[in-house]
Amino acid sequence: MSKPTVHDIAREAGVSLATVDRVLNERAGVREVTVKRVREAVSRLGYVRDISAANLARQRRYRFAFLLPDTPSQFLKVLQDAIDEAALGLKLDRCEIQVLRVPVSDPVALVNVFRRLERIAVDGVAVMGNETPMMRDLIARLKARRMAVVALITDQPNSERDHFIGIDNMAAGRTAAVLMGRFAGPRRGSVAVVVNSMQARDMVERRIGFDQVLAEQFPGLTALPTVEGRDDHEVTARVIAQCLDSHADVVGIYCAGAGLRGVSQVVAERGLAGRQVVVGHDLTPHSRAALEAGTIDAIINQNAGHLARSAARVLKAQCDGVGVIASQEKIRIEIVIKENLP
Amino acid sequence: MSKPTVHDIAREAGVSLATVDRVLNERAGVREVTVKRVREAVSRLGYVRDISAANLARQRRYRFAFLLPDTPSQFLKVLQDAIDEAALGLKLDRCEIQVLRVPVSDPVALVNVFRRLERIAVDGVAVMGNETPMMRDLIARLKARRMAVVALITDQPNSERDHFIGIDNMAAGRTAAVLMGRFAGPRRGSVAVVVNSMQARDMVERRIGFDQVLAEQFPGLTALPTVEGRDDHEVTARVIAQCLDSHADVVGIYCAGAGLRGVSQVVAERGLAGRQVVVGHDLTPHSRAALEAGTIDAIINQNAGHLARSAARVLKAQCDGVGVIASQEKIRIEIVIKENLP
DNA sequence: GCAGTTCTGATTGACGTACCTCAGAATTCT
DNA sequence: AGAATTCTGAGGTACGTCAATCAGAACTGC
Repeated sequence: MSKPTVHDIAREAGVSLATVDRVLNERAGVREVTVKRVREAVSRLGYVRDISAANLARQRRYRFAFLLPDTPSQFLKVLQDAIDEAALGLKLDRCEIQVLRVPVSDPVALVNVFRRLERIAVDGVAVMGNETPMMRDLIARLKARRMAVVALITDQPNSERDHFIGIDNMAAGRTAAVLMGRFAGPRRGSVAVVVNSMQARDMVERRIGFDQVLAEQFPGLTALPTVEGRDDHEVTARVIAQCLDSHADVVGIYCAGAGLRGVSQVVAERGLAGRQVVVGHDLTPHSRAALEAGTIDAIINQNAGHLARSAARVLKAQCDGVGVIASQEKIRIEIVIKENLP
Repeated sequence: MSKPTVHDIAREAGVSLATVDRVLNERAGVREVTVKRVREAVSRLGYVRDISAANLARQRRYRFAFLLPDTPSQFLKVLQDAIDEAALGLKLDRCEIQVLRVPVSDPVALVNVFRRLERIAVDGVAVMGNETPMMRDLIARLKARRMAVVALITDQPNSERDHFIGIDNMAAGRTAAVLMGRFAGPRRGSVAVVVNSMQARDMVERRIGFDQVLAEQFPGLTALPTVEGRDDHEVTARVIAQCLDSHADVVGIYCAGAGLRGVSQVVAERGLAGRQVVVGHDLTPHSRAALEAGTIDAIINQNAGHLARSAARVLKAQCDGVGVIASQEKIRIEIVIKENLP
């Protein structure tokens, strides 16, 4: 038996098409008992509304915006490209996606962005940025306008976001630590840890996970106090160089934030490739090259294409009021080494 | 400016709707010059057919079949579940997917399956099974009936399959070897290698990749001659036990095929967890448990959900005659350890 | 039992495309 | 030139849904 349509529902429930339509679209003007009759017919026949036909009829367009920090970063570039690519594919599904690079730490700019999103009447927004009161406020404003909101990469757990699209950073830190420990083998010594900033929740979580595993499983390794690379590969190179200078027993470097390029540069300059274990985050053209060159041993990655598509799918599902395939939307913590580079 | 429709094309080309329709659907009865005029209008206006509307109009149903071996294996179970789950989600896209477990090495059964596929008029088939003349023949028959065909997990490079959905097994073997070598650290000794059967291309490729890296990068490790587990965890347990008995210097076990459960069992029984490096393939409930218990160190996985969805997407794209997002369909060689278990 | 309100049915026209028919125009052949 | 053939236009119906209208039925309250 083929798929039931609204006509079948109408017949089954003994009401007219118009009434079925009113019930399905939750319009007013139907008695409770009638609503119930229709609902029962729906579940009895297993009716599911044909979303593409519905969208066709109502000329539905999904307008989504991705808010990314305007800081220059290779990973953000990779992500933006992935979003643009996903946008191309989703055009066929009536989704229009635009990426806005915004100064996420500037409250005035954020308010302006909100005004803009309001003006162009977007249906959903994916936001990426540190967890700040401003961000929380922005999300609240968006939700107040009934937009779907997902937090991308960095969660905003105390906000009203509908979903989080990203990895478990604690687990990512743990994974990094295991690679560090096992790759280091029986060597004893200290491990340098560089992050963007200890203000960022992601970084803190990664650090915690990293420390946990090092303490539990690799007593021969000691993590040094965190140094901050400030999202800049030159700064990162400087602080890592200093760190190596002041600690003779460093056997590994964990770069939990951006600036992996700086780390790789120092490792190359000092001829440490193969002698220091270097673990970092995020696959970019630079980090890929460093993996291939051997200045980096492993990268913890979250697939940019997956992030982009997943965010769009979840936003769409939220707009349609339907569920998602949880397993499909779960972002994996990818381990990338030279041999399994995509 | 909004999306152009067939009406716009008709106006732009100075022809009627019917003619545009004939050109777009490659029906006969249009002069070459007129075809060209329409084609030009299409590209000038940037028209793209609204596939969902088209499907609605033509009542298009995509019927796909997945042919999986009927051998009992946890991974196949995981895969089948993933396909069923994907099928659920794809119902909304007018895709009907059914999984057929078939004795892929039985020629008679294969012919019967072909007859059945022909009878139920499937539009596309994903086949999984060793590369054999029978399989090659089956694919040729399917293609002769103008069905879309993708090879799943195991490629059929000398057949007429349209695509291959799976990983590069040589690279997977290389990846396994790096994990083996680095996890083993400075230890020297031999590595046991167990596969399903050396008749299977996948297994041979993994083995080659594994040996390459061991030879290049880890001279302290020697791979032992391959033993065959015959897709059975009991057989695998037995042959691995024998292998360990006859070689005292085994420091690691690479299980390139199914039967990881047998390996894990032997490791557990002999109290070798943490002392032997065990690397295997395919994440299943058993291998997950073994990872968590520590009897296995790392798993090379190909994401079953991704395989299923990708195969379906590629089949659909093939039927629609459109392209796919290459990066989305590339199956990643996932490295799974206890810490990044999904 | 009557007005006023609240439901419901019947119907219609989109949306963008597919597919069909039939008549008439344009082209080719004789 | 006429006949035969090939091409094209006009128009219709359908797909499953949305959105709207309007008339009439079924309920309120008095």
